Amino acid sequence: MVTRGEAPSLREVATRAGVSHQTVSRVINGGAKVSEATLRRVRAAIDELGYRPNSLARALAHGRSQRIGVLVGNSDQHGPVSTMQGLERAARHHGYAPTTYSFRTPDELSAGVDFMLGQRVDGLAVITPHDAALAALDGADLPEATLLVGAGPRAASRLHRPSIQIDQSGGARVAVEHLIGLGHRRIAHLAGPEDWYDGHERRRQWAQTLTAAGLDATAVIEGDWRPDSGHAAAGKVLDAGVSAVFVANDQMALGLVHGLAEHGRSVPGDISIVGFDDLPESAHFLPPLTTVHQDFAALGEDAVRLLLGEDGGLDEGAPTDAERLRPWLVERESTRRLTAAD
Amino acid sequence: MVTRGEAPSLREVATRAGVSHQTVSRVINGGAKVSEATLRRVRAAIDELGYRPNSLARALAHGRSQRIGVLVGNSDQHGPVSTMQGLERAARHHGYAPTTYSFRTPDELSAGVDFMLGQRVDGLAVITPHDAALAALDGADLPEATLLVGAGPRAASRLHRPSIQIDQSGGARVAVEHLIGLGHRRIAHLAGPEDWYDGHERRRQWAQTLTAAGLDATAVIEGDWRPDSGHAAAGKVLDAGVSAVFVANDQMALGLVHGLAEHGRSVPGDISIVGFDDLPESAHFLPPLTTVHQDFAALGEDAVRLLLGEDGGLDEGAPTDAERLRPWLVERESTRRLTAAD
DNA sequence: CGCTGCTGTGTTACCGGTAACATCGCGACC
DNA sequence: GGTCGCGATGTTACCGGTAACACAGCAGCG
Repeated sequence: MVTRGEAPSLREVATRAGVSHQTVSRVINGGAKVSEATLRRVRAAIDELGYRPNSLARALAHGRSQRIGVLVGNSDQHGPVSTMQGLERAARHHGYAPTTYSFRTPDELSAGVDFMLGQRVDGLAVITPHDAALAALDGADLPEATLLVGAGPRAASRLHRPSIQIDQSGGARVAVEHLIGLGHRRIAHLAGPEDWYDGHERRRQWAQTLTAAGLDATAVIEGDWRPDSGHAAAGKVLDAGVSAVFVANDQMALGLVHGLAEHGRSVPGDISIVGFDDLPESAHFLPPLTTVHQDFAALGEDAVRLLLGEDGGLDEGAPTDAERLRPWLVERESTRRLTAAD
Repeated sequence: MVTRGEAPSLREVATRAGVSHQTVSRVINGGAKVSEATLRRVRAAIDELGYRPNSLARALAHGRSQRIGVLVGNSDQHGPVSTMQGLERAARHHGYAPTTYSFRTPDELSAGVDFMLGQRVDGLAVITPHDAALAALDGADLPEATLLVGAGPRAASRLHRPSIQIDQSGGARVAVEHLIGLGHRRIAHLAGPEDWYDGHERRRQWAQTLTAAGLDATAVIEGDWRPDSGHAAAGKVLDAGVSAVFVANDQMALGLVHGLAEHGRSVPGDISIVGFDDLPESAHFLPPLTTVHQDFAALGEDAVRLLLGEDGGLDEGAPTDAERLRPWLVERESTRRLTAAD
C-alpha cells in the first residue's frame, strides 16, 4: 500500500485485477452495477497498489474541475482572512476544493483572475471591499459563476455579478445607537478609508444614525484600518471635543486608546469607544473593547451556497439569509453611561 | 477577446490560424522555432478567441502540475497564517501555484494529505508545530517532496522529511536575557502547550537560560496560546512571586496584562513582561509590548526554496540560512529595569 | 547536381481519467 | 426452445494539452 515514485494509474489497477479500466472507474465512482466478486478484486488491487484517482485527469475528462477559486485581498486583515477560511471550509464541505490566491494590488488581482481562468475553476469568489482593487475587474472577463464577497451592491451591479456581505450599516447602527443610548451626544467617527465598501458604509450609517437622532455628524477622522492610524488620530479626537468615538475597526480602536492614554485620557472615563470586528484579542484590551461582532464563518457558508447553488450552478435568485449575516454588539468595558455630573 | 461560455481550446486556435495545434503549442510556450509570420497569425487568433491554456491539461500531459500543496494547521493563529502567506507568495514567485488546505484536527490533516496526493502536487508543505497533528502523518505515504514547516527536527527525522523553522530557542534566549539584563532574578514562564514544537522550545530555552545564569527555573504556567489562558494565569503568576514573566506569545501576554490589571497590578510597574510574535497590534497594547519578532515572510521564502530546490527538486543538502531565520527582540514598554529600591 | 543538414511545420501517440455505446451471458416468458 | 431484456463488462473515442518523430523545403557543400 505504500508506494514511492510514480503513482499507479487506473489501467494498472485494471490489469492487476484482470478487468477493464472502465470497470475500475465504476468501482471508484460507485453507483454503477458491478458484481460483488469483481468489486472485491478491484478493491484489493486498489489497496495493493495504493491507487489514488488523479483529480486533474478527472477534471479534464468531465469538464468540471470541482474546484473554486478564491481571490482574497489584504489578507493581513482579520475580516478577509476569516471570510476566506469560512469559505474554504464551506467549499470543502460541499465537495469543492478551493484554490486561494491572495493579492495586494489591483494588478495582482487581475493576474489572479487570469490564473483562475487557466485553472478552469468552476466558480470564483473575490473577497475584497476595496473599490480600487475591484476596478481592476472592470475590463476582465470574469467567469460566469463569480461572486463578490464583501464588495457591496454597487460594485456588484457594475460587474454584473452577485455579491454578498455582512450588513455593515446594521452593525454601525447598533454601535452608534448604543452610544446614544448611554447618553452621548457628541460622537465622532474614526473611519476606514472611504474607498472601501465597509469603511464607506459604516461611516454613512454613523452619520445617518446621528442625524436621525438630531445630533451633529461632522466629526470624522479617516484612518487606514491599521493601529498606527488610530494612534495618530488621538489628537484630532481630543480636538473634536467629543465624549465618544465609533471606530471603524478594533485595530484602530486599540491604537486610539493607546494614543489617548499618552494624552492622559482614559477610556471609558474620559471617552467612550466602540470598535468593529471583535478580534480574538479585543476582549482583553485595556479596557476590554465594546465592539461589533461579525460572523465570518456564516458569511463563507452563505457565499459557497450562493456560488454553487443547491444544484451546483450559480443561482442568482437565491436571497441571502439576511438575519444570519447581521452583526451584533458585544458590550464590554470601553463605554460608559454619561451621568448628570458629566 | 471577451468570451462567454466554453473556453476555446488549442485546436480551435490552430484551425483559426490555419496551422497545426502543435504550432500553437510552440507559440504559447515560446522558445521553439516559429517563423515571424506564423507567430503573428497565431497570436492574433489567440487574442481574437481569448484563448487561455488549460493548466489542468498541461499538468496532465507533462506530468508535473506546477503546483505545491500547503497544509496549514490552526489557521486562527498569527504564526501559521503569516507563514502560509509568505509561502504562498514565494511559491507563486517561483512559478508554482499553491493549493492550501487548512486543518484543525489530525484527521483533517490526513484527509488533506490524501487530497493533495489526488491533486498530484509537485511538492507539499505542512505547516504546523503541533505534535498531535504531526502524529497523523506517521502512517501516511507522504510525497517524496514534503517539507515540514515549523515542526522541529524531531518530527522531521521521524517522518524522514526535512524541516525548516525559525530559531525558537534563539528567540527565547534573547527574551530571557533581556529580562536578566534588566536585573530580574525571579522570572516565570507562561508557556505554550508542551506538545507544540515552539511551545516546547521556548520553554526549554527559558529554563536553560535561567539555569545558565544561576537562576531558578521552576515557575512555569502552561497556557493554550489564547488570550483567555493568559488572563486566567494572572493569579498563578502573582502566587509565583516573580518580578518578570516571559510569555510564549503575544496573545497570552495581552490576557495576562489584563488579568494582572484586575488584580491591581501594573505592567511594567509591578511586573515586567516579554511576549513572542510581535503581532501588528502589539505596539499599541497598554503598555506597548516588548516582544520577539519573527520574520515569517523570510521563512516562507526559504521554505519554497528548500522545497523546490534551485533546480526544481527537493534538495536535502541545502542548508537553511540560519542568520535570516533568527528572530529578534523588539523593545517597547512592558519591561523595566529593577532598581535598588525594588 | 545530388547529398547533407537545418528550419519550420505537421502527425501521431500519450497523459489518466470519463462517456457512450457494444457485447456477452443468462434467466424469463410465450 | 427461441427471443427478449437486463445486468455485467469491454471497447472506443474524447477531454486539452505535450512529446517524439516525420517530413518538406531550402541553403551549403563537394
